[in-house]
Amino acid sequence: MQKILDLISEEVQKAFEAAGYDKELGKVTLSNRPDLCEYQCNGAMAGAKKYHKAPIMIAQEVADRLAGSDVLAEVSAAAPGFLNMKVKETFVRDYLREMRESEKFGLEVPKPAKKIIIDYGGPNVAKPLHVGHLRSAIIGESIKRICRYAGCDIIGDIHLGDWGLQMGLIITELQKRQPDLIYFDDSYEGEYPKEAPFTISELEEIYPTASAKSKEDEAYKAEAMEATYKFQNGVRGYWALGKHIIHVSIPDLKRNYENLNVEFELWKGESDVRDIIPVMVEDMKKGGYAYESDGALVVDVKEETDTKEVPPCMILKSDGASLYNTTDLATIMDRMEHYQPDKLIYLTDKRQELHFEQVFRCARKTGLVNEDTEMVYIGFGTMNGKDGKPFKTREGGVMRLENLIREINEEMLRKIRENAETKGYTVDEKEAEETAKVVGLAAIKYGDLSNQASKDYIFDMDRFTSFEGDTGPYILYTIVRIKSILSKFAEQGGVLTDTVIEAAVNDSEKSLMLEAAKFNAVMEGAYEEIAPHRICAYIYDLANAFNHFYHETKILTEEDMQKKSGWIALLILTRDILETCIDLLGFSAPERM
RNA sequence: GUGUUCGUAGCUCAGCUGGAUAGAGCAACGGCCUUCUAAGCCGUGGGUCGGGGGUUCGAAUCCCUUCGAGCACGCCA
Repeated sequence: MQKILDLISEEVQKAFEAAGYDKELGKVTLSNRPDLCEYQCNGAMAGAKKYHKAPIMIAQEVADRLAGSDVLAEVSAAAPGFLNMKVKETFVRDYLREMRESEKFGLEVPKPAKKIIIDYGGPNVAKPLHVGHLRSAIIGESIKRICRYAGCDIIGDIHLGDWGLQMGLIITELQKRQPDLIYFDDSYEGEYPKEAPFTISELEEIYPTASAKSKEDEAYKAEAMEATYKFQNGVRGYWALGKHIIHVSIPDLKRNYENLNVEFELWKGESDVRDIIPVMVEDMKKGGYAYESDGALVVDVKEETDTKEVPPCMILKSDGASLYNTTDLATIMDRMEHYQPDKLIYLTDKRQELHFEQVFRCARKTGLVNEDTEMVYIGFGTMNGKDGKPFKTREGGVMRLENLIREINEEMLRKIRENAETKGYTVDEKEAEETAKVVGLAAIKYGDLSNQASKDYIFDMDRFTSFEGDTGPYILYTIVRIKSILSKFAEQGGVLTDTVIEAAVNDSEKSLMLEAAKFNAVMEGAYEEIAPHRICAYIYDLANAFNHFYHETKILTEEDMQKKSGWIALLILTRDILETCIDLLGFSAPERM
């Protein structure tokens, strides 16, 4: 389905052409003076030079040609050469009717990428999720859903951090505590137990203990590094323990991500590419790409057009160990081999931008990817506290994600109870708790996604839980209002599916319709720019438009059945769009709140 | 030092490929609930778009310069 702006533009372009001007001048945009008109065209001013004519004259000629249009109702030329116009109510009505019948409300993305792998999440095993993992999860999940909605075959890979020093630290600490474990017996050749010798809560205690010790004790740290080396190089007992750590961590991570409504298709980790690292390194040497520099193995990734210094991409450290470049590159190799993606999307903290620039160039240069494989890096900003510095707990520590969510949920629950009390109705405690979770998640996610991903933003607990104004709860509240009317309409004996959208009878209704009509354009933009915040801005506008309309229009008591049916149909469309959008953002609306 | 991102109302942020009077929310102040959920709606006040040049009929937007802030710059990830 064509975008509404394109349809209007076509109409105006025809008029430009008929008046003897370049049709390209007829591009129509949303009005930035809603008091004057709904849409505007600035082409007359751009054409003034070319045709040596006053812009207002051109505008007037075009306006004259648009009289009697099926699309435009009011067209006028305004100084110095603006073309101001409003669209016909019947045109909007027909557009929305078609939208309601169309799949995805008429969204047709020209060229969705065929196969995409998006890499987000990136938690470390054996460490609890903290607020630093929040943005990656929220933004990544939304991007994935947007791409999928646009028609892409996209899968998300959590890309676990299960390769670094933390593995060695845990193994070392474990050895101190339980030296008799068979994993540490070099002569043992049998099968290792299926059950891990620790639980997740023990792990969560072991890691920080080990980490703290390693900072104070050099010898301890050396042991941990030695253990890391053994793990990475597949010494049987160490590898088996490492796998236990991973397998014990995954269910816990899954539970946490589930609470965020975040789901990964792939649960691969850095350790999964262990076997292909040597192969890859060998290829890079043979291909003449990798060479030794200060003892390390590197690949040059400078390019002629660079205005900055791009340091070489290090493949192996001088001690022969691999590092994050290595696992990231090997992961690309693995993904290309097993999934043949057309596009790879990486989402991390923006401080890693240079790293990924190097990795992408290296992958391209050494032929790990095809020439037309797209590699996209999206860096997001830091989540700061009220003071503008990275978010901390009141005590100054790193806040666990679970605690953050719990705090928000408790605050929401308190508000729900309070609200019920002032309005004098009773709330079912179970339902209230469920609602608090749903609303709390919306508050967190909308608060994050409504900012541009690349920018730092301030996570202000008080502001996020106040849910007034431009917030997730406001969006949910709007949806709940609509749902409430629709269910009352059904109680009155109305049949939702029998309703038909009618031409607007007042301004607020028309505004709402025009807002709804933007859906496919907004969604296309959000996909092309990989920008969830565009969806947030849109649903905020749409919710506002609805609330204006709601206030001016008594729907359920309307006697004119055709009008009423038209309004109900518009409400259904509005609700469906809003719910589709919040689903793309990764949250949902309750039935009541 | 090099590179990079950014600087818009008291605070938090929008501002599409340059266009008319730079927009929201919060905070402040004033209205609106016997009527579909007031987590709402309506209104008032508040900005040299960091500073200075330039391109243009026209600049928050493009270019240059300057000041300020964050971040990154081969053996951590």
